[in-house]
Amino acid sequence: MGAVSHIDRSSFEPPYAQLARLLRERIASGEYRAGDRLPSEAELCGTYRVSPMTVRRAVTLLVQEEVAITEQGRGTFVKSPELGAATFDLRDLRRYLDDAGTDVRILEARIVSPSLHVCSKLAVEAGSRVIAIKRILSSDGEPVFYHSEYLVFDPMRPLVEAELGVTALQDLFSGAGGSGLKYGRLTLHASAFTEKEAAYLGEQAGTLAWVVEHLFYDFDDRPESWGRFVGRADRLTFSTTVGIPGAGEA
Amino acid sequence: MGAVSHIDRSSFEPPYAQLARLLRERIASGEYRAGDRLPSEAELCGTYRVSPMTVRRAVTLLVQEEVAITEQGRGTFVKSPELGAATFDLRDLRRYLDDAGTDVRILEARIVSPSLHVCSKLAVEAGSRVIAIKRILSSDGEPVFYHSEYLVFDPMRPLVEAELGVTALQDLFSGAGGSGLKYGRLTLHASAFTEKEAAYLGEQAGTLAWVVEHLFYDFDDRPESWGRFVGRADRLTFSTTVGIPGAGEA
DNA sequence: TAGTGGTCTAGACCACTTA
DNA sequence: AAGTGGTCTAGACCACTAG
Repeated sequence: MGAVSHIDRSSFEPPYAQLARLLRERIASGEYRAGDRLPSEAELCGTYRVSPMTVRRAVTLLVQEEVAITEQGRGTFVKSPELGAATFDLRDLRRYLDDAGTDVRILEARIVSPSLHVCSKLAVEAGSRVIAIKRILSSDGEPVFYHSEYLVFDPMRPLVEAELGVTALQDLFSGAGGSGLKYGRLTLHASAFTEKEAAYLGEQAGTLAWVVEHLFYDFDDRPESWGRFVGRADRLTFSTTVGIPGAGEA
Repeated sequence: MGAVSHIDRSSFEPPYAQLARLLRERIASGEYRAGDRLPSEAELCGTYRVSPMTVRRAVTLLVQEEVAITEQGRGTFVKSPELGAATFDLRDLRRYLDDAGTDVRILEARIVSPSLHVCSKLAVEAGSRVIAIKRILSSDGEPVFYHSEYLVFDPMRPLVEAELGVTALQDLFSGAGGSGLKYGRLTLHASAFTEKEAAYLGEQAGTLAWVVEHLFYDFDDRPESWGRFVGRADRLTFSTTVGIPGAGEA
């Protein structure tokens, strides 16, 4: 014990990041346990010879990572990793799109009269017209996901070829697509393939599946597009970590 | 058009938060669309009469919310809402625990010889002993989740009554439980009830289910506990929003 | 009252992008 | 060269907590 690591002013890693990492390491080593108070910001300023703003920034990082929690007037305390803090993202779904071996086959892309269900999702009249796009996403030749999407028909913005390939799906993920969109709501639930979906994917109806549903709105809060990804449950597992980021890796 | 809103110095809402909100509103109104450049930080300083650090803090907030993105040397740009940015949390699962009508029944809590599967998860010898706890979580009298957990047996830390009730599960979620834990890994996947699980929950085997699996490690990177929640899929839907936080809410 | 985090000021220098 | 964000300084005042 004794000598603390110092901030390396010539490093490419900025001081605030170095300090955050050093504190993370001291927590990961068990020097500070859950509930322990970390040194005060003033102390850290003195110990590591940095300004208050720099210390504050490092501490803020730890708080955002849910590694620590600050309490005004009391101090900064170490948190224990908690299940409730976990968040899952769609990176595993996205991975299929970025994969070189992935291709997208359009099953259907045309203007249709929407079903009552689609009408209610898109908040359009029963007699109106919407664009229906249905795709099969294959990875190395094997069908993996079925994607079905309905767009409010806008005669001013014709359906172009570019909106139908892999890129259109990638844009859905990376946002490059719709500059007319304000926000989206997503749901994830477990389900089973319908007859139709199963047939498209070469599976059996009733096979376990998950469904990612997405509904995007325009700047007038009107639904603009509604769609869903359906895929075999065993092809997609969501994973995440709680506690110190990067702890226990390799 | 014309007059910008000003920062209210006497408000309870601090200037950086007010500025972030004002910018969010200007984006939500469509004044700035996806891809547009926001005013430079220097401009914002002048417009709203605040210091660079305050502007910076507001912009950082928008970046963290994935509403904007900063590019050094170029400016700050509005992002469109993207599917790939979505994250799902366990608040819907957690809700059951915080609910007043929830109770936990212990089916089993004893020291057992672990199965090979549990041995591999906890990285213990086949002949060793682990603590097995199995619970049924009921909401308003109706069984909802089955929870099965295995803890590495430590003779120094006897199993106490307090670890077996609702509180133990709440602690698992809120972290109050293990100050000896460094990090945890979680997975979420769709599955179906086994015969045993189905029997406990009064369901049929094969019914669609969610499984949340959790594996926690101690400060020596040794697995400390492994467990899983299993619940009917239609009782748990994950939802989230992308784009401007709070947009489109009631 | 002393110590803590929460916020803010009014600059500075740097790295990067664009023209 | 001019403009942008990225980082940092060395303070300040405030609100809150605890002894």
